[in-house]
Amino acid sequence: MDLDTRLLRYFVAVAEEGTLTRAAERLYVSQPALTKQIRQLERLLGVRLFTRSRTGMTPTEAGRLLAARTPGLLADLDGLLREARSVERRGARVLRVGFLASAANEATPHIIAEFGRRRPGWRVEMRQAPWSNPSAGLADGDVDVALVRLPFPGQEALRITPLFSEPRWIALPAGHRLADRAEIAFREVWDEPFVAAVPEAGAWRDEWLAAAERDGRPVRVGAVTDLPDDWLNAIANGFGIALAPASAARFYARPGIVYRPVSGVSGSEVAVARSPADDGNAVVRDFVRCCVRVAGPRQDAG
Amino acid sequence: MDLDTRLLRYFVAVAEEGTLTRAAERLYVSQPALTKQIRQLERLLGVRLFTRSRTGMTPTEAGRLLAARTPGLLADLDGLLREARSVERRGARVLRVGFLASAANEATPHIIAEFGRRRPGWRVEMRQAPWSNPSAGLADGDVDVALVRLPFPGQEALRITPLFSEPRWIALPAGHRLADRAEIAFREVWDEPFVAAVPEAGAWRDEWLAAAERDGRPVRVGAVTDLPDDWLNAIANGFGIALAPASAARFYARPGIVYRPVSGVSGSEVAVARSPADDGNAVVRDFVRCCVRVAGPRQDAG
DNA sequence: CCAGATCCATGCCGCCAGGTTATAGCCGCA
DNA sequence: TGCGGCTATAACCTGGCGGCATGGATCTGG
Repeated sequence: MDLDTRLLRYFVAVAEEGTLTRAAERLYVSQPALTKQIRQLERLLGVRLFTRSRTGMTPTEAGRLLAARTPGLLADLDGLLREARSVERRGARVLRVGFLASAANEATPHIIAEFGRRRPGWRVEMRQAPWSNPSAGLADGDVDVALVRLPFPGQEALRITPLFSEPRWIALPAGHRLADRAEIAFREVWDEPFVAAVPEAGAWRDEWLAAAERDGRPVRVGAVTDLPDDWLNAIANGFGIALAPASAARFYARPGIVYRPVSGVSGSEVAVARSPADDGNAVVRDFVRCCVRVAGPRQDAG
Repeated sequence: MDLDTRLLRYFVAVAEEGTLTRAAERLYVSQPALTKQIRQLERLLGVRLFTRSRTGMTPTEAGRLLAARTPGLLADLDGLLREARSVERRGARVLRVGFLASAANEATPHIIAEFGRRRPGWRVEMRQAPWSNPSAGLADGDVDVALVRLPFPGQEALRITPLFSEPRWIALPAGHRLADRAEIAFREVWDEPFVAAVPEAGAWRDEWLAAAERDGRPVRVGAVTDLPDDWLNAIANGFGIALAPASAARFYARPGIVYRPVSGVSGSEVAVARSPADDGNAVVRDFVRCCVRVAGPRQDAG
């Protein structure tokens, strides 16, 4: 008798949400799909897991037992797979580094070089992540260490070492009414449509909409993008404007887009992150040390 | 990222067998299917689990880690599901009883009645099992307790309480050359084709072929069946003869088949079995006690 | 009493993943 | 040089999952 972990995840979601419809949207599947899957799980186990009613799904006794213990089991499985990945990488002397957009800017190659000196024989594998994954794959165990922008959801569960901060500028389409201004006050664009990250990015998305720095004003979202190129296209095509690290003017310069300094909005914090599970991992520690040494305390990367 | 436990079972099998082809036949799938699944697992994890060679598949370091820890995890999952099933049944006051063919013969209804007196409000659910499952579903957690015939594979892992034993007779098609004999010596039919259980039944199958009581002579198998009706049909149609409990003459009498006493072969042992996981389960214990009281030490059920 | 909202269940359809068989490639061995 | 172990690849079939649209039941408010 076989079982897909998807079924278990579905089940847990339904048990937690209490209704199929809410669980379905949380899982990004349709409600009928969930209906069928939960029924199938019940059929597979030969156990009634929920009692249905118009008010939702309430777990039976067996359902509660399962709901209580399944998450731990899934976590065990996840940990095991993660460990297997880590073993393989250590064996191959590969360190996977996740990053978002321009990572640590001009410092990035120096960090890699420094790490190469400290750990000869090791290879660094850089993996760019979409904004839907603002931990750059660290939370999923896809990478060993990540160059990220703070804050992002889930960072409490990780070890964060801040590196430097840089001002934020604003990216505009070339023909924009403010495109010729030397500097823009953030409040001038409060009512402009913004190009935003996907909702999953949570606090990270809000940070780049500066949602907390608009004096309570609501945000207008003109487009939602998940990757630098989509983001650039959306701006160039006039769907909206966006905050960007000052360094974007160098790393993401392209025709049809201009970057302008903006006042009245906080800077962006760059950090290196690693998993607590790697606390004992000397290679990861070395990489973090290299980051601090090269891009550390001085604010040389503005 | 989702994962089917089937993938893990496949993986474990390959790791244990050392070659795809052997693992494939143990898993009853084709070798290409396994090839694809293992590759898929590797793709899913992003980890190389085996190094291929013409001599077989040898696990990598990551593969060894996974192979060592996966069985435990699968067992945990299995235990959890089993527990959920058990909770549901206890809540519904249902005791599932698995059995093979005629179970404890004439004693069966008395056992059920006695249990009904001892546990009013409880309902007994009888589930007949095929011979491919000689623990009658107990090993799979499908039932709480089982009326079985000894020996069967996997019985060491269960709690067995012997009840009684009965002689074995032989079942023949009506037109058989020995059909009119009052009693048959087992050695007279050593060379006859026998109707056997499926190979998975292991020791149980051998027991009913009396493989160990043929003085080393090989067994001729004329047909393989998995259920009483198939078995009866196979005999009636002349594919072979078979040993049967003496009680079969009463429970499985039908035109075209005759049962005759046989000498020179051991009797059949009936027992009630339960899982060690239910050691603390008073209801199961009660059922076992009822079995012993009704069908216990005296050999009244021959 | 009816309209609307909010649940879950059902029917239909397209698609992919997993299975099968047949075959190719690779090597060691008699 | 052909045979017998392996694993890999190709072509095909099917069952199940997911999506959409809709049905049916039950509260809620005007």
